[in-house]
Amino acid sequence: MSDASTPRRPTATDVARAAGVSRATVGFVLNQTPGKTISRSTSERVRDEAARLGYRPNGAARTLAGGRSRIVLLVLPDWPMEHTLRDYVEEAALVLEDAGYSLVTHTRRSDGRTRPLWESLHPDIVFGFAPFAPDEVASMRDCGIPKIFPDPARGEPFDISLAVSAGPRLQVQHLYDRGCRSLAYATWAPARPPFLAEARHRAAQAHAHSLGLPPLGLRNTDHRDGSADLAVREWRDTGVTGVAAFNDEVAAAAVGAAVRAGIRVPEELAVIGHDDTPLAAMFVPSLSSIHFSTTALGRFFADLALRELDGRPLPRREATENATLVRREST
Amino acid sequence: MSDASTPRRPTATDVARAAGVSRATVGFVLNQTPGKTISRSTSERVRDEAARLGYRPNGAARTLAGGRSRIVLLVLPDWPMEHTLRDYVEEAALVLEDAGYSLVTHTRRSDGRTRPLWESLHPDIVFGFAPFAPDEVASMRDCGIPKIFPDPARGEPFDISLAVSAGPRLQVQHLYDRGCRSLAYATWAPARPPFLAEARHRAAQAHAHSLGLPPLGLRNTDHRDGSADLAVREWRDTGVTGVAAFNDEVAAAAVGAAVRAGIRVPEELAVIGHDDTPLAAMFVPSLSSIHFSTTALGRFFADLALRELDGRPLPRREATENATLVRREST
DNA sequence: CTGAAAGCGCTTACAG
DNA sequence: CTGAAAGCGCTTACAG
Repeated sequence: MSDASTPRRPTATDVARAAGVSRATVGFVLNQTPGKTISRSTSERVRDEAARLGYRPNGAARTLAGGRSRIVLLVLPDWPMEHTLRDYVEEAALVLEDAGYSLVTHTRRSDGRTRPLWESLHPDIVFGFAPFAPDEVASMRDCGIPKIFPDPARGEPFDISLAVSAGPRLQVQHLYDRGCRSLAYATWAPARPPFLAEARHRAAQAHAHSLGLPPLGLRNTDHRDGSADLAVREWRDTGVTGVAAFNDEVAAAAVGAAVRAGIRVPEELAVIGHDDTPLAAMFVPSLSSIHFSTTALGRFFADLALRELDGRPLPRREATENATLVRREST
Repeated sequence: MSDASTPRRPTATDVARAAGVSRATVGFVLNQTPGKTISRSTSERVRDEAARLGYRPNGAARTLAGGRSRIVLLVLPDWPMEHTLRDYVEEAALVLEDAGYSLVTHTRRSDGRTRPLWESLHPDIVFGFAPFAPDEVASMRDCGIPKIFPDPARGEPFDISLAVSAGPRLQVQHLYDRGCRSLAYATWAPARPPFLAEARHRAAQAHAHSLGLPPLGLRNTDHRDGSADLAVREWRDTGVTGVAAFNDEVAAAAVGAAVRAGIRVPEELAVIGHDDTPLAAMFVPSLSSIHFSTTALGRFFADLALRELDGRPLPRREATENATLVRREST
């Protein structure tokens, strides 16, 4: 009945007819359904015909029939970690792909006026780096999203600092090694979701403690609202000589403010950033930073998502010690 | 048969039963199907029951039955324009949402090893800022993607510089106004997709020409490979006094190299960036830049996608003159 | 070891 | 003006 001139995309029925088997058998072969032992010759015939016809399963039909979409929706908060984020995501997507899932990313803004993507995409899991807001959780429940990570139902949420502690530890150790004994931690404006910043600060704090140093005071260091200028003056007046920054932008703001205030970097104030973004190498003076193996982190997060999907237990601790120090002019 | 304890998501059948109408009528009311005149009281009853039950149509079923997914897949290249990009996307998503579409973004890397998202998502259109590579087009065709933008089949591709000419024009005008008569254009490393850079360069070129200035030489200005250092020396030796940069990162690289080479900014070399990113305000000296109204551009792109989807003609020229000059220390 | 059949939740001609 | 029915392309018990 269909127009012969329309190059209709082949369906499983077409493959079945070409291979001389039933439609169901095609599904069993191509999905490697466990518990089905299809003869080798049949399998090969099906696979060959599928390849020859360029068969691709229809995602909507699979989702409808199977009750799952094989989509992992990764919600990215509005954070300043662009450069590294892409590498995480690419690596995570690879791991998930091997497991038969597609990774879709979704940048959700705090002031967002758009509807969340989980309303239309029906992902099997919504995965976030930070806990979701109560109204977001409610919306996901209404949409019938089967899994949420971090799971709001779980008493003790997964501690993301397990995955991010290596960098802050190196920052503190490096400042310590070059002789700084009074340290501070510089972070971004409080308007941004503070989840990752808190985790990194905690990790820095813990390492400082283990070195016998006093606690690191936390300061917002922004070049736009004058807080960076205030911070450097306070550090000078209170004898702080080393600053670990949440990321390279924060470090740049701190160094910029110090230079303008006549404070010599690194002689009077050493500052180290995090993420080793292009900005770090470009800034004058160039910024020491922490280079992160993004592939390891990407794999870590993908593994987390797959464990949730399969109902397997989450890891208690993480050995992603793939951070390395990049020393430049600012320390 | 289903477990009563499972809070099953309501379907159109549930709504139909609750409202005392047929399943089809529910669809007609909720989709406002043209050509169907449902009585007002019936419509209201259906809508009320749908709201009461918290009904949400199943996307997979709609896609399967309707033959379209109502998904717009926006392919973002691996470009350094993060800060502004998010605002574009948010605004475009809003416009598309009003038209019943969901916007999904997909960052496709040149060296990407992951499978493209259009294989699993079945979008109604794949929308890119730059033309797609031949193998990408072939892959989309195989997947049965009905629309591609920019359309590879169309003889003359849509000229994206229609949308981006205002910024470069302002850059050149500003340098001209402060007395620079020998200008150059600084761009990013050639490894990056040069599409947007070319469009901006063309626009700058055109405006310089209209001012009676000689053509702007194009230089890659990267802080990593030494090209920035080479460029500033060449500019000094050839009497270039004003540089329009592709974006703020490029401008930062140029200014950084100039400072290191002992060239005074802006007295000997004025540099203006583009996008007005945080980096521009933070850099020492702070960078003049172009602030772009991202909402206008987002709406422009959404309109483009909707025209393609509906088969309506594309606009021939664009009046998105929403760029403004932000003057700082570097000019 | 393999296949016939029901069903997922919609849309859309078609018939009244 | 409204509804009964077929069908989209899969998955998955179930029966042989």
